[in-house]
Amino acid sequence: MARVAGRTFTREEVAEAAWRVILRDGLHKASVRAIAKELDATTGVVTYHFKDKAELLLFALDRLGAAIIRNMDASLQGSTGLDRIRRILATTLPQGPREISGWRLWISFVGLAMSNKRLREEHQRRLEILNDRFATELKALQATGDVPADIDPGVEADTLVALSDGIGLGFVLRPKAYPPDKQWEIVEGYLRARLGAGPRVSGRPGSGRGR
Amino acid sequence: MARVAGRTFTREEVAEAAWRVILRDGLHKASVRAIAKELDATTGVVTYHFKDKAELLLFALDRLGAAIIRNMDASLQGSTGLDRIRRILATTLPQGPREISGWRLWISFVGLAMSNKRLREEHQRRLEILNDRFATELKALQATGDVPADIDPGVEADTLVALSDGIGLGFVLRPKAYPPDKQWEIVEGYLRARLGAGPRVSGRPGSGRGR
DNA sequence: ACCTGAACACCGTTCAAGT
DNA sequence: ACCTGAACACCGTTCAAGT
Repeated sequence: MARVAGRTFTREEVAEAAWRVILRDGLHKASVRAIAKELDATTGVVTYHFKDKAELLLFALDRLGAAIIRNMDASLQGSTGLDRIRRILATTLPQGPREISGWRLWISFVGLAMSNKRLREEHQRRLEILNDRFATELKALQATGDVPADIDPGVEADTLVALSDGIGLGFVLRPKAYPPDKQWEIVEGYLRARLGAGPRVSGRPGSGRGR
Repeated sequence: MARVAGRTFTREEVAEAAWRVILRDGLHKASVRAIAKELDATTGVVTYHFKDKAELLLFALDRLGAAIIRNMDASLQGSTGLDRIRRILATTLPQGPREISGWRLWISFVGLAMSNKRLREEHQRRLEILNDRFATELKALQATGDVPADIDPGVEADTLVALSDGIGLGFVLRPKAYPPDKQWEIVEGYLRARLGAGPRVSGRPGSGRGR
């Protein structure tokens, strides 16, 4: 049978189709056939671009992670002091539709990562990058005296990562229990108690970036 | 063909076989056939006891949740004051082999829960129970003046749940980043800063229970 | 280069048949 | 009551064949 539509697809388009199927029907319904159908093509599109399904999923997760890091770094532009930590949290926490979709996808993959080394390494990479960002900011804040000198930036960064991951996981499972304002209440409570952070200076972080 | 072994199986045995396969090979390898093979039986054993695979997984997750709650409540025996919160955390955090296996199983299921309502409800139930326990303890501590009166027990309980879930998730993905002593450092740092908790009175909680 | 469409071993589900 | 073993539609993978 001749190819009618004639159009070709990129790896990115295949990965994005996979995202859509996963978000709509769940990871276990995201078969190669279903992803191909989402693209209005046959399975050959997928098998041509990826050597197997594992590689497709890895690529899809990698793209997701890269997008998250990009958003995070972009949100830091023009921000200073403790607000930088709030900005990082604003892109990490499940606040807007984009972050929520990101969390749903991330959590969809995490079970598979338990038995897939490369998928797990991709998850680790995101956690390490997030941890690095927090630790870097905390050290800078200690240098300027905005954060107590006796706290351990490493432990504190691990705490912030755990807290945001716990909120992300909690939101995905129980959205009602972690509405956006309660997410901030939890995070601000921590920053205040642990880092001696004062009130926010200019509303919710990220509000100027068109979320 | 006549049945040779002749033995029968309970739903619990099937669920435990599923746990073993999931922990060993991952959830996506835990086929009905693989679980039956783990029991040295045919798929009929599984299909007789469960109407479909979803029900088997739900039962397996339900048993896991019940075991976690049992361990938690048992660890509270003979404990008072802020140590009760530490005891709850001790059974929640991935400290011993049992808790680690529990976390691995729990996280294996969480991706599936995204697209399975009943599985998600089971996850929600565990989170709600954990939240209730924390909130109850915090209110009691406020009544005795051991915890500041101006904190919100609900928000604080949600924070503790998020923190322990974040550590559990972080451990499963990056065990090296969350060794047992760092888990305690994070948690104690929080209790101290936020709840004004003093040092622990008698070593690591749960140490007298034979972990 | 990029894709079609079929073949193959596997999966979950269903169910008649055994004991 | 409890299980066997086969049938069926589906899955991921592979690959010859098309353009």
